Amino acid sequence: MRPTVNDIARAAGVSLATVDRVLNARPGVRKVTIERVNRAIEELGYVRDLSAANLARRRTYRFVFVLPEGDSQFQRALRETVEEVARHAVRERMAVNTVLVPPGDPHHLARVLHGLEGGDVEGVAIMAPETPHVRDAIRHLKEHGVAVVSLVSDLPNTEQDHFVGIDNIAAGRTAGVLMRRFLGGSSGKILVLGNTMILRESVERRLGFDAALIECYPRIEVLPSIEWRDDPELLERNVRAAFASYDNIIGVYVTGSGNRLFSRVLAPYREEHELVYIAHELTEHTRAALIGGSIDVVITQDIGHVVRSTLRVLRAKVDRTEIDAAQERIRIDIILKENLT
Amino acid sequence: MRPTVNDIARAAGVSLATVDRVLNARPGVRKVTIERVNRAIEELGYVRDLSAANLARRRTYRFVFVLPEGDSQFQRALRETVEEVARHAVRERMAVNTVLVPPGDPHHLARVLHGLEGGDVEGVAIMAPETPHVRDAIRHLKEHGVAVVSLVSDLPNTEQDHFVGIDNIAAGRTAGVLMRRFLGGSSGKILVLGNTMILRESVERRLGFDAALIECYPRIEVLPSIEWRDDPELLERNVRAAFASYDNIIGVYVTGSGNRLFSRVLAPYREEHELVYIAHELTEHTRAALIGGSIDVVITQDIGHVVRSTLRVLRAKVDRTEIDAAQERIRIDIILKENLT
DNA sequence: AATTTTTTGAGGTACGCACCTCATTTTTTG
DNA sequence: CAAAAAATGAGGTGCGTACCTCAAAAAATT
Repeated sequence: MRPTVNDIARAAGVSLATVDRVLNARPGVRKVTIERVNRAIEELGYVRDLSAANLARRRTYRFVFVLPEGDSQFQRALRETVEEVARHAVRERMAVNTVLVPPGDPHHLARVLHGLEGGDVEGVAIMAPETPHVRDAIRHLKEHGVAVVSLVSDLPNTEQDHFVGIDNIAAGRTAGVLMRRFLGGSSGKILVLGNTMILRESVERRLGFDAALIECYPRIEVLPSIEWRDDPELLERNVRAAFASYDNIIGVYVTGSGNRLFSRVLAPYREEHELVYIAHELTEHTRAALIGGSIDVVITQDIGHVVRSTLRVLRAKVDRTEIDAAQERIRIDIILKENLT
Repeated sequence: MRPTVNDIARAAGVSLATVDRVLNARPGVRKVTIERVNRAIEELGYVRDLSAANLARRRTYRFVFVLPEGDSQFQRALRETVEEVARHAVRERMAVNTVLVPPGDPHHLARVLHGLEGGDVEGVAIMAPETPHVRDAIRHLKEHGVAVVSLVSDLPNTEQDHFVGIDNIAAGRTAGVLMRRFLGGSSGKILVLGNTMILRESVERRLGFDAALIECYPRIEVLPSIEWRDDPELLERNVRAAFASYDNIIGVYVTGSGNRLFSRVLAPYREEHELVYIAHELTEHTRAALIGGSIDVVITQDIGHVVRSTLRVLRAKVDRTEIDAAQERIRIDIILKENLT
């Protein structure tokens, strides 16, 4: 049987009330007494029964996800997963809400984050690019005792508690190696497509990708990234220009969102060029494209895992308990048609 | 606020005692009353607070892992992971024990399984090959209300509640496709190594592997499996024979355990032959070999995930709650040096 | 030493639920 | 219709913890 507060009280030779004061850091206990109690806790190996404690506290963890309201399939799927997981999370005393913010508006985002403090929100999960405003807002939240976790997109220079997601340089490197191996011995150019290189993920992936392929230069040459910034026509023009300039394009690497569009724009060229197509993020579209054979590899992260992990980490932070690193490590998943389940 | 038993008592116009009788399936309630209570439960969307219930019940889930005592690195790691997860599980009212059984002794295993019934064990997790004795033992356990889950190695023709692990045919197919792509356009033979083809995993992986490579025949030819049945010398003889018979061996596929040994035996040949080496199960050895470059790809399953998932499933079974399919699906992980974290 | 301040103890109530007893009401049966 | 049987209600106790109050004891101050 696990020891209870009563056992501690007896072992430490103090009353229940004192143990309670120590456990919950209430004032009015001498240092020596605190130490005596802590020694008893140590010796008996007492761990607070969190479910009983939460019951007594009538506690509900209040968490907020701040997510971009973009309509890429990945962002959609992320929002849906959060909703889904939130429904289950109710059973574990968690109230999870989502706030959507327009992408590319740091001021708006910062205002939203500021607004979260002062309510009863105990933890915030953010997916957004890092800007000075965001950094300040996060510091503000932390100062007011709110746990802050970033997901998918890291915020390394902030005071966040944790990042839930993959190492995007390694992900890009993985893509690069697979590109190299899937190309066999062919030589030619590789097209890199991305919505915008402002997002740190895209930059990091590109970095890793290049690093993995530099050793094959000049047999394989990675072309400068083509961005489209939500402008389909710009994309089309640039892709057409690329195929006009080089007749030996043998691979395509898409660093971020936009696979639906890219697939469409690339379609006419694929009839003449055999391409190895590597993309990121497993979504409805990329899944279908894997099955159909138009995408060869998808590098992804399990989004359900990301969301569940985020909640576990937030809870651990407010409870000040340990997090299980092995469980919370998000893997870089390599998905082929064959291991798609 | 979530509704409580009191709320449904009030809503159904019955007393707390009656609600309790209905909730816990105690006798002495008329059908009409039961329905009335259930309607109230439905309408208010009541869900039992499991942590409060478990607190009141002074419940501890008692689970047993029945694992092979073999000393392959995978089996070792599995046992260690179970120990590790078990330590954390105590906080969630779970008492997890491990029973080791000698591999290849179905009678012993069946005896152990029979012995588990009658105690207070509520769930059993088994990793073992399927035999008639095991089937009977599992039926016996199920009949006595013990939840049974298999992990890693499926027991499809038994009355088990669930299987936690990967689809090994798909895993083999994945290995096959990667072999094909990593080989580029080369032609030659592929060595398949496995300790024993008695284990269903090995057979299934081989099946999938062949299916993925049959289309390349005869450019690529997959040789008959070399088994070693715990006899290193047999292995060495056979490998030597294979390299003597064929001078164009270009790939190695190891379907199961034994990578440490295989690496050693293959070493002398690798100096002359460039080999694509694909293995299963990420262990200390395969990890090091990936980094060192002697293994190119490891197809694996996250063993921590497997064990945690097993516990969640067992708990869900005894609680008769839903399991989250997305969370419990074990992925076929493709590990390269680059996405090794 | 007397007084003030701090520390400690004793005890209660609540959280949401399980499980128990006994009295009372309702239904069924002869 | 009475007696027996079944169903229901009322109420209590405990699980391990939080949080509160008030009195008593101990320590620090004058």
